[in-house]
Amino acid sequence: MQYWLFKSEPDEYSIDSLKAEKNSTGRWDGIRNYQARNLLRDEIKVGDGVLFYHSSCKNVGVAGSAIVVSEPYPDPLQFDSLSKYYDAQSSPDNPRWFSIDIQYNAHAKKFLTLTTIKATKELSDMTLVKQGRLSIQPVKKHEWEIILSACGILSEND
DNA sequence: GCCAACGTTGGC
DNA sequence: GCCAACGTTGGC
Repeated sequence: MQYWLFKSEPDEYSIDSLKAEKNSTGRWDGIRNYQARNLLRDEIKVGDGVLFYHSSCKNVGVAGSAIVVSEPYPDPLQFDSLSKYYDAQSSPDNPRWFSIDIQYNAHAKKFLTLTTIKATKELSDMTLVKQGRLSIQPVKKHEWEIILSACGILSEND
């Protein structure tokens, strides 16, 4: 089992949005960055753990956790000419962008802010701290455990 | 709204 | 394949 951190702007899609979906399961789409795409397409597996991170808002940090419940599949938005994620250079035969489905697991009982993450020595190696911009990032096991514990989330999905 | 740190594009 | 110009992300 591997661990990941997914960033989303809560105004667009939040941990509450995910929980409110049918079966609390939603599609993670709109990824338009090759580094993130490669992780999504090639590395992420069903059953992997996901930290749901809220970015570009008043309160930035880890808002909850989720679990990967599908294999990667072509992001349907890339073929939708009305979507802002439309990509005319992509085709169903040779899709450029991918999505996966994740299922809600828990809200952080205690919201873990970026400030706290940055102040935690054991988390100083995280991509989040070193390279702010990547929207899908790998998380090491010990980082996952520290963060879940700081959030007050029990590892119910182990 | 600012700006640093990336990423992408396109001329050569 | 280099690199300048431009675009985007995301914290503050």
